[in-house]
Amino acid sequence: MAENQQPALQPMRHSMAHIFAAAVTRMWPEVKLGVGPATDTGFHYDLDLGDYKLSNDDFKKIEAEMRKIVAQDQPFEQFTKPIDEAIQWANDAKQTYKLELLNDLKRAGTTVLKDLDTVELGLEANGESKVEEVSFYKNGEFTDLCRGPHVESTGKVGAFKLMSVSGIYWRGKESNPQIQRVHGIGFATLEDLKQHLTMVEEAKKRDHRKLGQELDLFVFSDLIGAGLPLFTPRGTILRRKLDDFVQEMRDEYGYQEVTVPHITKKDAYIASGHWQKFADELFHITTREGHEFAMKPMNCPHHTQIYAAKSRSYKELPVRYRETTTCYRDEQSGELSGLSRLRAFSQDDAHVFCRTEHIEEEALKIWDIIDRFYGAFGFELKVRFSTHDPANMDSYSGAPEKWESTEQQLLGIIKQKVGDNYIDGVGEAAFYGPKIDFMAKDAIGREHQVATIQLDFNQPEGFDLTCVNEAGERERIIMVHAAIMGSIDRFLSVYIEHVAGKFPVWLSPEQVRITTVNQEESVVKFAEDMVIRAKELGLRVYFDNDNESVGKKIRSSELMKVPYTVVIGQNEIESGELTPRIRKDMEVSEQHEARTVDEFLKTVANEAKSRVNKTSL
RNA sequence: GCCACCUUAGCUCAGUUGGCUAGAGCACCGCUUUCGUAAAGCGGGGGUCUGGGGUUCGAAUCCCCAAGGUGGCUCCA
Repeated sequence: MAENQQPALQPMRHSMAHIFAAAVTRMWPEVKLGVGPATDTGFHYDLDLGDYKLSNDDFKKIEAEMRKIVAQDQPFEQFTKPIDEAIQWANDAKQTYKLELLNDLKRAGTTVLKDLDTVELGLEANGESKVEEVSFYKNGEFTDLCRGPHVESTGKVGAFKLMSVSGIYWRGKESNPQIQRVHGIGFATLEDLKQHLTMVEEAKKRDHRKLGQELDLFVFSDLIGAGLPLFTPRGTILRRKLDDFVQEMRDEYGYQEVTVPHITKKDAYIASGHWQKFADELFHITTREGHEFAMKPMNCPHHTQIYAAKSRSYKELPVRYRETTTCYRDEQSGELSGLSRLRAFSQDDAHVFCRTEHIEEEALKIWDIIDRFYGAFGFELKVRFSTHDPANMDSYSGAPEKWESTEQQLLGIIKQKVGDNYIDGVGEAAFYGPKIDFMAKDAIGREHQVATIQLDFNQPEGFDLTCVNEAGERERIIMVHAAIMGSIDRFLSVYIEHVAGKFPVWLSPEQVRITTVNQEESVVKFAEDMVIRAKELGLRVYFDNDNESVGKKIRSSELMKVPYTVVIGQNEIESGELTPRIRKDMEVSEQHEARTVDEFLKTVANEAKSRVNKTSL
């Protein structure tokens, strides 16, 4: 996005945060301030106003006060204080949150280990050396603990707007008090700010939740429950077509489809390590005989048991299983969001059981599928190397040395594919192993995590997975987990927004709509014959013989974003030719000039066979 | 789960400070019309105002609880 290309915006946005805090301090002198960093689109500030809850009505008043400070053009002056004086300052000012930060800063400065808290707060600049002095910035009557940099004076900030307020835990810890965070957007010019708001509007228009309803793809029901999507016939076609695409490619690479039940004994998750870590997020089932089961939250344990059902020779490795199947996780209600985060979601999951020597080739094969899949949709992919955090080994299973070696192996694959063009994701690993995560950048510049390739040396231990090697000994194997879409549901949410609901012909739930000009017998007969012919050719066709005006029927077809709409009347019957109406975003090929019914349908049927995205995004 | 806000017909929304049988457009159904590329005309059905409890002479409107949603926080195998 444009705003990321302008590092000069960061000091400006950070200055806006100070101006915001100064304004709030004028209006509520008792406010206790937290931190106020620049963000990708502006800034936010965390603050504690006791029982008073800010609302959107307060924003106008705060913005007015901010504008006064801007008009006063107060210079931003930096100065330093010895750490103990700074602590005294925070104490005197009753700024308890700042005080906490300063104490941590002092403490972190005296310890050799990086203190996680200060890392989070971005105060680690001189992490190793003892902190003796801290930096402050002052504008007008307002002083804030701050590393800077800032613009010269309050008059030098661009356009800003307060957007929303939300409750947060101080420093993101649930054990900490809950305070308020005000989000603002900020840009160099008013035009940039307006452009950003336009972008936000565009994103709203593309919102998959809105389009899902308008295009009749999926629904939710209060009766069924939150986070449990119900896919309509149209939505189900989309899911089927996307999944077929992935699975056909997998078959090319030697994957075999398997099928497993959706509930499982608790024991499987104890062996996998999931029970210890995710017991609260499982849907638990107790049988009438008192046995504990859970809805499956993932598929690895099941697939391991298919592998482990017999002894395996090294010669049959790699064994590759694939399965598109629904998983169930008891997500917190506040985390649910459209198809992006669900309690029941379908993974296009796969597991490769292999020896270490196979890993590279297997990972590269998966990477090929990912490239082909995302390439077909015009997504730009970014790669993230998701590794363990050595400072937080409690979150992971297995020995640190094993982590190091598997990560090196993954890194080699990444380097081979993209060189240094990847993002470091320290702490982003799964608890059982490191991952290569793929982020897709959509048509309006947003990034979404989608595909994943994961190395797992822990579950083979937990499930005692082996093969018989050349020496006739049982040898521990390794697992590779891979999902191309990640979850079909989440991919759909990303994809719907990517194309704004304008699906290419091969994916469109309805490919051709045939409408009649009137209900005369000859017209209806001609149109019905065309519908039959279209179905013979495997096209998804809808016949609109409603007693409505042509204009209205065209409109209805356009609103449903149907790629081809044809109107049948006396003209078509007499000439035997038709002029299809082609959805505006699609590339108009000369093949769709006026032609016979059969030629038209064959052209579309042919087009529907190729998995290319011919729409202009 | 936590904080803030929201929930009126299938959809999108009106509904003044609590006060007559709760409205509109679209959609749906019926009739008329038989129509040429983004909305033909007329008529009709449809809502215990998300659910439950309370305050009040009186509640869509105020209070409490629950469910669902939106934006954040936290979490994400």
